Amino acid sequence: MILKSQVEWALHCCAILAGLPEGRYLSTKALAELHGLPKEYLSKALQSLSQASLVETTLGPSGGYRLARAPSEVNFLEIVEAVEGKARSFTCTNIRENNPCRPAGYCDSKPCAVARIMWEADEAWRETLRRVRLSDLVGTLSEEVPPDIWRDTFEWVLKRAG
Amino acid sequence: MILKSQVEWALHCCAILAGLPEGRYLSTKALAELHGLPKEYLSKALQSLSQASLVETTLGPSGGYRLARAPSEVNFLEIVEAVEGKARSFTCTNIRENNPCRPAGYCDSKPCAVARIMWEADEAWRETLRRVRLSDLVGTLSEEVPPDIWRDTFEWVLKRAG
DNA sequence: GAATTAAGGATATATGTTATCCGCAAATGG
DNA sequence: CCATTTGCGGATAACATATATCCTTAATTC
Repeated sequence: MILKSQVEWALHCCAILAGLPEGRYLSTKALAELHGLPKEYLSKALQSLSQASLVETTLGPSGGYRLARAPSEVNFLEIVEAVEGKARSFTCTNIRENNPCRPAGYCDSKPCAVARIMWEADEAWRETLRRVRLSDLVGTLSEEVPPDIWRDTFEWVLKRAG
Repeated sequence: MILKSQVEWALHCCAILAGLPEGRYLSTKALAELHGLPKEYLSKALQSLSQASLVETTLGPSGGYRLARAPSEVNFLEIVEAVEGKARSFTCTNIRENNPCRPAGYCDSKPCAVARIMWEADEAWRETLRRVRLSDLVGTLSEEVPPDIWRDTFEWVLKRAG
């Protein structure tokens, strides 16, 4: 059970977009170069963010992506689910129905007890991600990334932002 | 990010083994029939439980599996990790290192901030599973499964338990 | 009008899951 | 001792998904 690498990419890209000045866009090309990622494939992850309305796009030179909302209004789960999908990690195939001792046509009143527990854990995972805002990540990064690297990176970004 | 179906199988099998009288064993064949699962492949899940020392085995006719510990001493996470592995669902590939603005050879003091958040969610998932004991599942099942089905099932099981 | 961009379809490759089959060694019961 | 049954592990195949690339189209900029 491993998350797509696009999840990691999307989160890092959102962190960069969060630092972009109002009204400016950053292209797939720039985001791919900055993170050392395959441009064409990263594009798929960004398209997922676009379909989830987390980012806005514009075409042409100086076009690209920007956040659709303030970083404090975007949480981790939204980004993760945009790329990974909203399906639960545990899928119940109702194998209890195969029990030869069950009367034919018997109908369960509740979902399987095993599934309920697994889904509870899944929800705990989601709730943790829901509680973390994109602005929290940016705050942590601005504290931990050495100031000169932080500055150079955004100079680099601004040079490429339309 | 979807768990192996073997996780579901292992949990249901452990629930059955938990109801087995002291000192008796239940074979792969019986567990596969009871749940309507492919015997050969279910065997792999049971082997995982065996390697994790969650179950004990014995060979020959009337052989099979039994729990290595009391159901109250086994939690969900142990079973899940036995078949799914202990690897975290999020793998950090450290794409921040590809940042062209980083000085060559610069070394990070902490793991990536993105990874730390994703790992925190992963831990919340694990902690939820860690808190649920196998005996809790059996308790829920004994309340929810209709008494006649419950009784018939364990009669069926005992007829096949060595 | 030329260049650049996002979007999406088609396709190829790699990896992982699901599933089956086989041989081996251990245990059972006759 | 012998036939049967069992768990175990290796080998292999079928299938699904993730990863990656290429191409066309339409919109936008300069």
